[in-house]
Amino acid sequence: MRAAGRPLPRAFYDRPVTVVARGLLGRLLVHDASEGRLAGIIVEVEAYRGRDDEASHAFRGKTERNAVMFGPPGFAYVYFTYGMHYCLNVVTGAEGVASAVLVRALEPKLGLDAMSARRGVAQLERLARGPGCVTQALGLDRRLNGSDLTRGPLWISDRSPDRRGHRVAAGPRIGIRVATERPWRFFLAGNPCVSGSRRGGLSR
DNA sequence: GTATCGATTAGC
DNA sequence: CTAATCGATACA
Repeated sequence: MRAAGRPLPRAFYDRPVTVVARGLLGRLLVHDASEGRLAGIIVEVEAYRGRDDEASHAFRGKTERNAVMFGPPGFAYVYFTYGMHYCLNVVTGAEGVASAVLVRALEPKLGLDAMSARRGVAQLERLARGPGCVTQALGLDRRLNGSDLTRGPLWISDRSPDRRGHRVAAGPRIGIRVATERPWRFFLAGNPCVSGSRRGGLSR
């Protein structure tokens, strides 16, 4: 197996949220957990653009819950939702900007057996498809909120992104979407396209 | 204080 | 389509 690389530097995250979002696609997300290294390639992300984004937790200003979003870039914002799921965000932009990228899906790469055990699912394509599944597969919860992505145990590799047309078996769920734009703007293999395939849309 | 809903998921 | 399940938020 090739080396996993080193954590991306702070400067990577200190850029506009959609730029960081695109830069995250194809990168290896790593959690060095008690059972060993769990990791997967990021194949779907969603950008939340600061306090003007009405779909963002930051829209109504800083609270105890979303405080990490308002902090410096390169930290994990992990929140609990629907009484049972955690979601992982990567904070971007300067302190006070409150932008973040939600990690929506991974292509599992390392620690597959441990991920299957955590998920209670064996099928590879169901291990980390969906933001709640990503955190469950990697073993992330509120304890990782505020974690520094440049220092581990949760980090993203500086290795060249995997730009080979990776696919999650269910289809082309690879891309960025910006929550307040509909139809969502996706980038497949680096090429902009449009999709409206998922239900929902704006959060309110 | 109570009511509503959610950056979701699994199952029917 | 709905239940699960609880924290954040809206409102009286």
